[in-house]
Amino acid sequence: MADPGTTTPRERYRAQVRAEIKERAWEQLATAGASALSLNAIAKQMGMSGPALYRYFSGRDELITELVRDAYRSVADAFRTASAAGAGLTGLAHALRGWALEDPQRYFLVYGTPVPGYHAPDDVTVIASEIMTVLLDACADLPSDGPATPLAAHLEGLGDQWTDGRIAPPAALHRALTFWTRLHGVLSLELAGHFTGMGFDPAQLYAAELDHLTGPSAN
Amino acid sequence: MADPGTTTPRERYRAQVRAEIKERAWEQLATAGASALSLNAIAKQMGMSGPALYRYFSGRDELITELVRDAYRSVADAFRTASAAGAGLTGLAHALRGWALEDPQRYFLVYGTPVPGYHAPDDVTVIASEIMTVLLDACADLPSDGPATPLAAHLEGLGDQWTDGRIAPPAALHRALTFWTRLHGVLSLELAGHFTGMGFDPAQLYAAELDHLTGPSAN
DNA sequence: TGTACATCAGTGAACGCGCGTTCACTGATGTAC
DNA sequence: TGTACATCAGTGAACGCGCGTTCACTGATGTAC
Repeated sequence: MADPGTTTPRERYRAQVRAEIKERAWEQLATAGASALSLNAIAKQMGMSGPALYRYFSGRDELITELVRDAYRSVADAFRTASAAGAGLTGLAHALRGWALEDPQRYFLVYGTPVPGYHAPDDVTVIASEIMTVLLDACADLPSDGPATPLAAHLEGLGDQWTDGRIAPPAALHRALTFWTRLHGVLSLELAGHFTGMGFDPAQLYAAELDHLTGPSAN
Repeated sequence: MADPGTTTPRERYRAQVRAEIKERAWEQLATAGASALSLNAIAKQMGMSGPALYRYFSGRDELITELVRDAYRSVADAFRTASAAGAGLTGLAHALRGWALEDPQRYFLVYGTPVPGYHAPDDVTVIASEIMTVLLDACADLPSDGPATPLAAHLEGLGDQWTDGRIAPPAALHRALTFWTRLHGVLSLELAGHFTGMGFDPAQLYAAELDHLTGPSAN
Protein backbone atom coordinates (compact mmCIF):
# COMPACT_ATOMS: atom_id res chain seq x y z
CA MET A 1 0.00 0.00 0.00
CA ALA A 2 1.45 3.33 -1.02
CA ASP A 3 1.65 6.26 1.33
CA PRO A 4 -0.99 8.88 0.69
CA GLY A 5 0.54 11.83 -1.10
CA THR A 6 2.98 9.64 -2.97
CA THR A 7 2.48 8.73 -6.60
CA THR A 8 3.35 5.42 -8.15
CA PRO A 9 4.86 5.27 -11.63
CA ARG A 10 1.55 3.92 -12.89
CA GLU A 11 -0.34 6.84 -11.43
CA ARG A 12 2.11 9.25 -12.98
CA TYR A 13 1.77 7.55 -16.34
CA ARG A 14 -2.01 7.64 -16.12
CA ALA A 15 -1.99 11.34 -15.29
CA GLN A 16 0.36 11.97 -18.17
CA VAL A 17 -1.76 10.17 -20.75
CA ARG A 18 -4.91 11.79 -19.41
CA ALA A 19 -3.22 15.16 -19.82
CA GLU A 20 -2.21 14.37 -23.38
CA ILE A 21 -5.75 13.34 -24.25
CA LYS A 22 -7.00 16.67 -22.99
CA GLU A 23 -4.22 18.44 -24.85
CA ARG A 24 -5.28 16.86 -28.12
CA ALA A 25 -8.88 17.62 -27.29
CA TRP A 26 -8.06 21.32 -26.96
CA GLU A 27 -6.26 21.27 -30.27
CA GLN A 28 -9.22 19.65 -31.93
CA LEU A 29 -11.53 22.17 -30.32
CA ALA A 30 -9.48 25.05 -31.65
CA THR A 31 -9.38 23.54 -35.11
CA ALA A 32 -12.93 22.41 -35.68
CA GLY A 33 -15.05 23.63 -32.78
CA ALA A 34 -16.56 21.88 -29.81
CA SER A 35 -19.23 19.98 -31.70
CA ALA A 36 -16.59 18.22 -33.80
CA LEU A 37 -14.71 16.82 -30.82
CA SER A 38 -14.32 13.08 -31.38
CA LEU A 39 -12.77 10.41 -29.17
CA ASN A 40 -11.74 8.30 -32.13
CA ALA A 41 -10.01 11.22 -33.80
CA ILE A 42 -8.08 12.00 -30.61
CA ALA A 43 -7.04 8.37 -30.25
CA LYS A 44 -5.86 8.21 -33.83
CA GLN A 45 -3.84 11.39 -33.35
CA MET A 46 -2.15 9.80 -30.35
CA GLY A 47 -1.41 6.61 -32.24
CA MET A 48 -3.81 4.59 -30.14
CA SER A 49 -7.01 2.72 -30.86
CA GLY A 50 -10.31 4.35 -29.98
CA PRO A 51 -11.38 2.08 -27.13
CA ALA A 52 -8.11 2.76 -25.29
CA LEU A 53 -9.43 6.16 -24.23
CA TYR A 54 -12.10 4.48 -22.15
CA ARG A 55 -9.36 3.60 -19.66
CA TYR A 56 -9.12 7.34 -19.00
CA PHE A 57 -12.58 8.74 -19.51
CA SER A 58 -15.93 7.06 -19.12
CA GLY A 59 -16.97 8.55 -22.45
CA ARG A 60 -17.21 11.64 -24.57
CA ASP A 61 -19.40 13.51 -22.10
CA GLU A 62 -16.96 13.14 -19.25
CA LEU A 63 -14.13 14.46 -21.41
CA ILE A 64 -16.11 17.52 -22.43
CA THR A 65 -17.21 18.18 -18.88
CA GLU A 66 -13.59 17.96 -17.81
CA LEU A 67 -12.62 20.51 -20.45
CA VAL A 68 -15.35 22.86 -19.31
CA ARG A 69 -14.20 22.46 -15.72
CA ASP A 70 -10.60 23.20 -16.67
CA ALA A 71 -11.67 26.23 -18.66
CA TYR A 72 -13.54 27.64 -15.69
CA ARG A 73 -10.66 26.86 -13.39
CA SER A 74 -8.18 28.59 -15.65
CA VAL A 75 -10.10 31.86 -15.70
CA ALA A 76 -10.63 31.65 -11.94
CA ASP A 77 -6.91 31.11 -11.46
CA ALA A 78 -6.05 34.00 -13.73
CA PHE A 79 -8.36 36.21 -11.70
CA ARG A 80 -6.98 35.04 -8.38
CA THR A 81 -3.40 35.58 -9.51
CA ALA A 82 -4.17 39.08 -10.71
CA SER A 83 -6.03 39.82 -7.52
CA ALA A 84 -3.18 38.55 -5.37
CA ALA A 85 -0.83 40.83 -7.27
CA GLY A 86 -2.97 43.70 -6.02
CA ALA A 87 -3.59 45.21 -9.42
CA GLY A 88 -7.27 45.91 -8.80
CA LEU A 89 -9.89 46.09 -11.51
CA THR A 90 -7.37 47.05 -14.15
CA GLY A 91 -5.37 43.94 -13.37
CA LEU A 92 -8.46 41.77 -13.55
CA ALA A 93 -9.37 43.28 -16.89
CA HIS A 94 -5.94 42.55 -18.32
CA ALA A 95 -6.01 39.04 -16.90
CA LEU A 96 -9.39 38.43 -18.48
CA ARG A 97 -8.31 39.71 -21.84
CA GLY A 98 -5.10 37.73 -21.75
CA TRP A 99 -6.95 34.59 -20.82
CA ALA A 100 -9.48 35.09 -23.60
CA LEU A 101 -6.94 35.78 -26.35
CA GLU A 102 -4.77 32.88 -25.25
CA ASP A 103 -7.35 30.40 -26.46
CA PRO A 104 -10.53 31.79 -28.02
CA GLN A 105 -12.22 28.41 -28.20
CA ARG A 106 -11.66 27.92 -24.48
CA TYR A 107 -13.25 31.32 -23.96
CA PHE A 108 -16.26 30.28 -26.02
CA LEU A 109 -16.52 27.01 -24.15
CA VAL A 110 -17.26 29.08 -21.07
CA TYR A 111 -19.00 32.16 -22.44
CA GLY A 112 -20.18 31.14 -25.89
CA THR A 113 -23.32 29.62 -27.30
CA PRO A 114 -24.84 27.22 -24.78
CA VAL A 115 -25.84 23.76 -25.91
CA PRO A 116 -29.62 23.62 -25.31
CA GLY A 117 -29.64 20.32 -23.45
CA TYR A 118 -26.39 20.55 -21.52
CA HIS A 119 -26.33 21.45 -17.83
CA ALA A 120 -23.01 22.21 -16.15
CA PRO A 121 -22.13 20.09 -13.11
CA ASP A 122 -22.30 21.62 -9.65
CA ASP A 123 -18.61 22.20 -9.12
CA VAL A 124 -18.51 24.39 -12.21
CA THR A 125 -21.04 26.75 -10.71
CA VAL A 126 -18.92 26.79 -7.57
CA ILE A 127 -15.95 27.96 -9.61
CA ALA A 128 -18.15 30.56 -11.28
CA SER A 129 -18.99 31.87 -7.83
CA GLU A 130 -15.32 32.11 -6.93
CA ILE A 131 -14.78 34.28 -9.99
CA MET A 132 -17.61 36.50 -8.88
CA THR A 133 -16.15 36.73 -5.38
CA VAL A 134 -12.79 37.96 -6.61
CA LEU A 135 -14.43 40.46 -8.93
CA LEU A 136 -16.76 41.74 -6.25
CA ASP A 137 -13.88 42.17 -3.81
CA ALA A 138 -12.03 44.30 -6.32
CA CYS A 139 -15.13 46.42 -6.82
CA ALA A 140 -15.63 46.94 -3.10
CA ASP A 141 -12.22 48.60 -2.91
CA LEU A 142 -13.52 51.53 -4.89
CA PRO A 143 -15.64 54.26 -3.32
CA SER A 144 -19.34 53.45 -3.50
CA ASP A 145 -20.81 56.90 -3.15
CA GLY A 146 -22.77 56.94 -6.38
CA PRO A 147 -26.33 58.23 -6.54
CA ALA A 148 -29.10 55.81 -5.57
CA THR A 149 -30.09 54.52 -8.99
CA PRO A 150 -33.13 52.30 -9.58
CA LEU A 151 -30.76 49.45 -10.39
CA ALA A 152 -28.92 49.87 -7.08
CA ALA A 153 -32.20 49.44 -5.25
CA HIS A 154 -32.90 46.34 -7.31
CA LEU A 155 -29.50 44.86 -6.42
CA GLU A 156 -29.77 45.60 -2.69
CA GLY A 157 -28.48 42.70 -0.63
CA LEU A 158 -27.80 40.44 -3.59
CA GLY A 159 -24.02 40.80 -3.50
CA ASP A 160 -23.68 39.15 -0.10
CA GLN A 161 -23.94 35.65 -1.54
CA TRP A 162 -20.41 36.01 -2.90
CA THR A 163 -18.72 37.88 -0.06
CA ASP A 164 -18.89 35.18 2.59
CA GLY A 165 -20.87 37.13 5.14
CA ARG A 166 -19.38 40.56 4.55
CA ILE A 167 -21.71 43.20 3.25
CA ALA A 168 -21.48 44.04 -0.46
CA PRO A 169 -22.95 47.43 -1.27
CA PRO A 170 -25.23 47.45 -4.32
CA ALA A 171 -22.94 49.94 -6.03
CA ALA A 172 -20.12 47.40 -5.85
CA LEU A 173 -22.29 44.67 -7.34
CA HIS A 174 -23.42 47.06 -10.03
CA ARG A 175 -19.85 47.83 -10.87
CA ALA A 176 -18.94 44.15 -10.92
CA LEU A 177 -21.77 43.32 -13.29
CA THR A 178 -20.94 46.26 -15.52
CA PHE A 179 -17.29 45.26 -15.59
CA TRP A 180 -18.29 41.77 -16.56
CA THR A 181 -20.82 42.60 -19.28
CA ARG A 182 -18.91 45.46 -20.90
CA LEU A 183 -15.60 43.68 -21.19
CA HIS A 184 -17.31 40.50 -22.27
CA GLY A 185 -19.20 42.51 -24.87
CA VAL A 186 -15.98 43.71 -26.48
CA LEU A 187 -14.19 40.39 -26.11
CA SER A 188 -16.85 38.14 -27.53
CA LEU A 189 -17.51 40.34 -30.55
CA GLU A 190 -13.79 40.67 -31.14
CA LEU A 191 -13.08 36.95 -30.84
CA ALA A 192 -16.05 36.08 -33.01
CA GLY A 193 -14.55 38.29 -35.70
CA HIS A 194 -17.29 40.91 -35.85
CA PHE A 195 -14.76 43.74 -35.88
CA THR A 196 -12.75 42.26 -38.71
CA GLY A 197 -12.24 44.67 -41.54
CA MET A 198 -13.53 47.67 -39.61
CA GLY A 199 -10.07 49.11 -39.35
CA PHE A 200 -9.69 49.73 -35.62
CA ASP A 201 -7.87 47.91 -32.86
CA PRO A 202 -10.27 46.15 -30.47
CA ALA A 203 -7.68 46.46 -27.71
CA GLN A 204 -8.18 50.22 -27.75
CA LEU A 205 -11.92 49.86 -27.43
CA TYR A 206 -11.35 47.45 -24.56
CA ALA A 207 -9.03 49.94 -22.91
CA ALA A 208 -11.56 52.72 -23.33
CA GLU A 209 -14.25 50.63 -21.67
CA LEU A 210 -11.88 49.83 -18.85
CA ASP A 211 -11.10 53.53 -18.41
CA HIS A 212 -14.76 54.27 -17.97
CA LEU A 213 -15.03 51.49 -15.41
CA THR A 214 -12.14 52.66 -13.28
CA GLY A 215 -12.06 56.36 -14.13
CA PRO A 216 -12.96 59.25 -11.79
CA SER A 217 -16.60 59.53 -12.86
CA ALA A 218 -16.74 55.74 -12.96
CA ASN A 219 -19.86 54.88 -14.84
CA MET B 1 -44.16 32.05 -70.49
CA ALA B 2 -45.42 33.72 -67.32
CA ASP B 3 -45.29 37.44 -66.85
CA PRO B 4 -42.51 38.57 -64.62
CA GLY B 5 -43.86 39.43 -61.20
CA THR B 6 -46.53 36.77 -61.40
CA THR B 7 -46.21 33.52 -59.55
CA THR B 8 -47.38 30.16 -60.82
CA PRO B 9 -49.00 27.66 -58.46
CA ARG B 10 -45.86 25.58 -58.66
CA GLU B 11 -43.70 28.48 -57.63
CA ARG B 12 -46.01 29.24 -54.74
CA TYR B 13 -45.90 25.60 -53.66
CA ARG B 14 -42.13 25.55 -53.86
CA ALA B 15 -41.83 28.69 -51.77
CA GLN B 16 -44.20 27.23 -49.23
CA VAL B 17 -42.30 23.97 -48.82
CA ARG B 18 -39.01 25.82 -48.70
CA ALA B 19 -40.42 27.98 -45.93
CA GLU B 20 -41.59 24.95 -43.98
CA ILE B 21 -38.18 23.34 -44.24
CA LYS B 22 -36.64 26.44 -42.76
CA GLU B 23 -39.33 26.56 -40.10
CA ARG B 24 -38.50 23.03 -39.00
CA ALA B 25 -34.82 23.85 -39.16
CA TRP B 26 -35.34 26.71 -36.71
CA GLU B 27 -37.25 24.44 -34.37
CA GLN B 28 -34.48 21.90 -34.49
CA LEU B 29 -31.92 24.62 -33.88
CA ALA B 30 -33.78 25.83 -30.81
CA THR B 31 -34.12 22.28 -29.50
CA ALA B 32 -30.68 20.81 -30.04
CA GLY B 33 -28.41 23.61 -31.24
CA ALA B 34 -26.93 24.41 -34.59
CA SER B 35 -24.49 21.52 -34.76
CA ALA B 36 -27.32 19.00 -34.47
CA LEU B 37 -29.19 20.32 -37.49
CA SER B 38 -29.90 17.37 -39.79
CA LEU B 39 -31.57 17.25 -43.19
CA ASN B 40 -32.86 13.73 -42.63
CA ALA B 41 -34.41 14.68 -39.32
CA ILE B 42 -36.15 17.66 -40.90
CA ALA B 43 -37.47 15.49 -43.72
CA LYS B 44 -38.77 12.89 -41.30
CA GLN B 45 -40.52 15.57 -39.29
CA MET B 46 -42.23 16.78 -42.46
CA GLY B 47 -43.28 13.28 -43.42
CA MET B 48 -40.97 13.21 -46.41
CA SER B 49 -37.96 11.16 -47.37
CA GLY B 50 -34.50 12.66 -46.92
CA PRO B 51 -33.53 13.09 -50.57
CA ALA B 52 -36.68 15.12 -51.22
CA LEU B 53 -35.08 18.13 -49.56
CA TYR B 54 -32.49 18.26 -52.31
CA ARG B 55 -35.20 19.67 -54.56
CA TYR B 56 -35.14 22.74 -52.32
CA PHE B 57 -31.60 23.06 -51.07
CA SER B 58 -28.39 21.91 -52.67
CA GLY B 59 -27.32 20.49 -49.33
CA ARG B 60 -26.92 21.05 -45.63
CA ASP B 61 -24.51 23.94 -46.07
CA GLU B 62 -26.88 25.93 -48.23
CA LEU B 63 -29.67 25.51 -45.69
CA ILE B 64 -27.47 26.73 -42.84
CA THR B 65 -26.20 29.65 -44.89
CA GLU B 66 -29.80 30.55 -45.65
CA LEU B 67 -30.66 30.50 -41.95
CA VAL B 68 -27.70 32.72 -41.15
CA ARG B 69 -28.76 35.11 -43.89
CA ASP B 70 -32.33 35.23 -42.58
CA ALA B 71 -31.07 35.81 -39.05
CA TYR B 72 -28.98 38.78 -40.19
CA ARG B 73 -31.85 40.11 -42.24
CA SER B 74 -34.26 39.90 -39.33
CA VAL B 75 -32.07 41.95 -37.04
CA ALA B 76 -31.44 44.46 -39.80
CA ASP B 77 -35.18 44.73 -40.40
CA ALA B 78 -35.87 45.19 -36.71
CA PHE B 79 -33.31 47.99 -36.63
CA ARG B 80 -34.67 49.67 -39.73
CA THR B 81 -38.22 49.51 -38.44
CA ALA B 82 -37.21 51.01 -35.11
CA SER B 83 -35.19 53.67 -36.88
CA ALA B 84 -38.05 54.56 -39.19
CA ALA B 85 -40.29 54.97 -36.15
CA GLY B 86 -37.85 57.66 -35.04
CA ALA B 87 -37.25 56.22 -31.61
CA GLY B 88 -33.52 56.84 -31.68
CA LEU B 89 -30.98 54.82 -29.76
CA THR B 90 -33.50 53.80 -27.14
CA GLY B 91 -35.72 52.37 -29.83
CA LEU B 92 -32.82 50.48 -31.36
CA ALA B 93 -31.92 49.05 -27.99
CA HIS B 94 -35.42 47.81 -27.40
CA ALA B 95 -35.61 46.40 -30.90
CA LEU B 96 -32.33 44.56 -30.36
CA ARG B 97 -33.41 43.10 -27.05
CA GLY B 98 -36.80 42.07 -28.42
CA TRP B 99 -35.17 40.42 -31.39
CA ALA B 100 -32.71 38.57 -29.19
CA LEU B 101 -35.27 37.28 -26.69
CA GLU B 102 -37.64 36.25 -29.47
CA ASP B 103 -35.31 33.44 -30.48
CA PRO B 104 -32.08 33.03 -28.51
CA GLN B 105 -30.67 30.41 -30.88
CA ARG B 106 -31.15 32.80 -33.79
CA TYR B 107 -29.26 35.40 -31.77
CA PHE B 108 -26.42 32.94 -31.20
CA LEU B 109 -26.37 32.01 -34.86
CA VAL B 110 -25.36 35.60 -35.53
CA TYR B 111 -23.42 36.60 -32.43
CA GLY B 112 -22.46 33.31 -30.80
CA THR B 113 -19.51 31.01 -31.02
CA PRO B 114 -18.11 31.04 -34.54
CA VAL B 115 -17.40 27.75 -36.28
CA PRO B 116 -13.63 27.79 -36.93
CA GLY B 117 -13.83 26.81 -40.58
CA TYR B 118 -16.97 28.63 -41.67
CA HIS B 119 -16.86 31.89 -43.59
CA ALA B 120 -20.03 33.91 -44.08
CA PRO B 121 -20.95 34.70 -47.70
CA ASP B 122 -20.56 38.22 -49.02
CA ASP B 123 -24.17 39.30 -48.84
CA VAL B 124 -24.19 38.62 -45.11
CA THR B 125 -21.42 41.12 -44.56
CA VAL B 126 -23.42 43.57 -46.63
CA ILE B 127 -26.37 43.16 -44.26
CA ALA B 128 -24.02 43.57 -41.31
CA SER B 129 -22.94 46.88 -42.82
CA GLU B 130 -26.56 47.98 -43.15
CA ILE B 131 -27.02 47.34 -39.44
CA MET B 132 -23.97 49.45 -38.72
CA THR B 133 -25.27 52.23 -40.95
CA VAL B 134 -28.58 52.47 -39.09
CA LEU B 135 -26.81 52.42 -35.75
CA LEU B 136 -24.30 55.03 -36.78
CA ASP B 137 -27.05 57.30 -38.07
CA ALA B 138 -28.81 57.13 -34.73
CA CYS B 139 -25.55 58.01 -32.99
CA ALA B 140 -24.88 60.97 -35.24
CA ASP B 141 -28.12 62.56 -34.05
CA LEU B 142 -26.63 63.08 -30.64
CA PRO B 143 -24.23 65.91 -29.84
CA SER B 144 -20.64 64.90 -30.41
CA ASP B 145 -18.86 67.43 -28.27
CA GLY B 146 -17.01 65.02 -26.03
CA PRO B 147 -13.37 65.48 -25.13
CA ALA B 148 -10.79 64.27 -27.60
CA THR B 149 -10.04 60.84 -26.17
CA PRO B 150 -7.23 58.62 -27.48
CA LEU B 151 -9.86 56.26 -28.87
CA ALA B 152 -11.54 59.07 -30.79
CA ALA B 153 -8.24 59.80 -32.49
CA HIS B 154 -7.86 56.14 -33.30
CA LEU B 155 -11.35 56.04 -34.86
CA GLU B 156 -10.87 59.18 -36.95
CA GLY B 157 -12.35 58.75 -40.40
CA LEU B 158 -13.32 55.12 -39.94
CA GLY B 159 -17.05 55.75 -39.62
CA ASP B 160 -17.39 57.05 -43.16
CA GLN B 161 -17.46 53.58 -44.69
CA TRP B 162 -21.02 53.16 -43.36
CA THR B 163 -22.44 56.60 -43.95
CA ASP B 164 -22.39 56.63 -47.71
CA GLY B 165 -20.15 59.63 -48.17
CA ARG B 166 -21.39 61.72 -45.27
CA ILE B 167 -18.89 62.40 -42.53
CA ALA B 168 -19.21 60.39 -39.35
CA PRO B 169 -17.49 62.02 -36.40
CA PRO B 170 -15.32 59.66 -34.35
CA ALA B 171 -17.46 60.34 -31.28
CA ALA B 172 -20.48 58.95 -33.12
CA LEU B 173 -18.60 55.81 -34.12
CA HIS B 174 -17.34 55.45 -30.57
CA ARG B 175 -20.89 55.67 -29.30
CA ALA B 176 -22.09 53.16 -31.87
CA LEU B 177 -19.42 50.66 -30.90
CA THR B 178 -20.08 51.17 -27.23
CA PHE B 179 -23.80 50.72 -27.77
CA TRP B 180 -23.13 47.53 -29.60
CA THR B 181 -20.64 45.95 -27.22
CA ARG B 182 -22.35 46.92 -23.99
CA LEU B 183 -25.80 45.74 -24.93
CA HIS B 184 -24.40 42.62 -26.52
CA GLY B 185 -22.47 41.99 -23.32
CA VAL B 186 -25.63 41.94 -21.24
CA LEU B 187 -27.67 40.05 -23.81
CA SER B 188 -25.25 37.25 -24.53
CA LEU B 189 -24.51 36.55 -20.88
CA GLU B 190 -28.21 36.67 -20.10
CA LEU B 191 -29.21 34.36 -22.94
CA ALA B 192 -26.40 31.95 -22.15
CA GLY B 193 -27.81 31.69 -18.65
CA HIS B 194 -24.87 33.19 -16.77
CA PHE B 195 -27.17 35.34 -14.63
CA THR B 196 -29.40 32.43 -13.65
CA GLY B 197 -29.77 32.12 -9.92
CA MET B 198 -28.18 35.48 -9.17
CA GLY B 199 -31.52 36.94 -8.21
CA PHE B 200 -31.73 40.06 -10.34
CA ASP B 201 -33.57 40.94 -13.50
CA PRO B 202 -31.24 41.25 -16.51
CA ALA B 203 -33.70 43.66 -18.11
CA GLN B 204 -32.90 46.21 -15.43
CA LEU B 205 -29.19 45.87 -16.02
CA TYR B 206 -29.85 46.30 -19.73
CA ALA B 207 -31.92 49.40 -19.02
CA ALA B 208 -29.17 50.82 -16.83
CA GLU B 209 -26.60 50.33 -19.57
CA LEU B 210 -28.93 51.99 -22.03
CA ASP B 211 -29.38 54.95 -19.68
CA HIS B 212 -25.64 55.47 -19.59
CA LEU B 213 -25.55 55.35 -23.36
CA THR B 214 -28.26 57.95 -23.91
CA GLY B 215 -28.01 59.91 -20.67
CA PRO B 216 -26.79 63.49 -20.26
CA SER B 217 -23.18 62.63 -19.42
CA ALA B 218 -23.36 59.96 -22.10
CA ASN B 219 -20.38 57.76 -21.56
C1' DT C 1 -62.00 20.12 -75.26
C1' DG C 2 -58.87 16.47 -75.83
C1' DT C 3 -54.52 14.43 -76.61
C1' DA C 4 -49.17 14.15 -76.45
C1' DC C 5 -45.46 15.61 -74.25
C1' DA C 6 -42.38 17.93 -70.87
C1' DT C 7 -41.57 19.28 -66.31
C1' DC C 8 -40.80 18.35 -61.80
C1' DA C 9 -41.88 16.68 -56.77
C1' DG C 10 -41.04 12.91 -54.20
C1' DT C 11 -39.61 7.81 -53.30
C1' DG C 12 -36.73 3.93 -52.00
C1' DA C 13 -32.57 1.66 -52.33
C1' DA C 14 -27.93 2.15 -51.87
C1' DC C 15 -23.08 4.05 -50.81
C1' DG C 16 -19.51 5.21 -47.71
C1' DC C 17 -18.50 7.39 -43.63
C1' DG C 18 -17.30 8.23 -38.81
C1' DC C 19 -19.23 8.18 -34.63
C1' DG C 20 -19.65 6.23 -29.51
C1' DT C 21 -19.39 2.23 -27.25
C1' DT C 22 -18.98 -3.10 -25.75
C1' DC C 23 -16.38 -7.08 -25.44
C1' DA C 24 -13.08 -10.75 -25.11
C1' DC C 25 -8.34 -10.87 -25.61
C1' DT C 26 -2.97 -10.21 -25.16
C1' DG C 27 0.99 -8.68 -23.07
C1' DA C 28 3.46 -5.83 -20.11
C1' DT C 29 4.03 -3.98 -15.40
C1' DG C 30 3.75 -4.23 -10.63
C1' DT C 31 3.09 -6.97 -6.08
C1' DA C 32 3.48 -10.79 -2.54
C1' DC C 33 5.81 -14.42 -0.70
C1' DT D 1 16.62 -13.02 -5.77
C1' DG D 2 13.28 -15.70 -7.95
C1' DT D 3 8.77 -17.36 -8.76
C1' DA D 4 3.41 -17.06 -8.92
C1' DC D 5 -0.11 -14.18 -9.28
C1' DA D 6 -2.88 -9.91 -9.85
C1' DT D 7 -3.43 -5.64 -12.00
C1' DC D 8 -4.13 -2.96 -15.78
C1' DA D 9 -3.01 -0.55 -20.49
C1' DG D 10 -4.05 -1.24 -24.95
C1' DT D 11 -5.81 -4.00 -29.19
C1' DG D 12 -8.93 -5.49 -32.81
C1' DA D 13 -13.27 -6.99 -34.11
C1' DA D 14 -17.83 -5.96 -33.92
C1' DC D 15 -22.49 -3.52 -33.12
C1' DG D 16 -25.87 -0.24 -34.34
C1' DC D 17 -26.58 4.30 -35.55
C1' DG D 18 -27.53 8.45 -38.22
C1' DC D 19 -25.48 11.25 -41.21
C1' DG D 20 -25.06 13.59 -46.17
C1' DT D 21 -25.56 12.49 -50.63
C1' DT D 22 -26.33 9.93 -55.49
C1' DC D 23 -29.20 7.64 -58.48
C1' DA D 24 -32.76 5.59 -61.29
C1' DC D 25 -37.50 5.48 -60.85
C1' DT D 26 -42.81 6.68 -60.50
C1' DG D 27 -46.55 9.51 -60.70
C1' DA D 28 -48.72 13.80 -60.62
C1' DT D 29 -49.00 18.52 -62.50
C1' DG D 30 -48.61 21.75 -66.00
C1' DT D 31 -48.01 23.14 -71.14
C1' DA D 32 -48.57 23.10 -76.30
C1' DC D 33 -51.10 22.14 -80.14
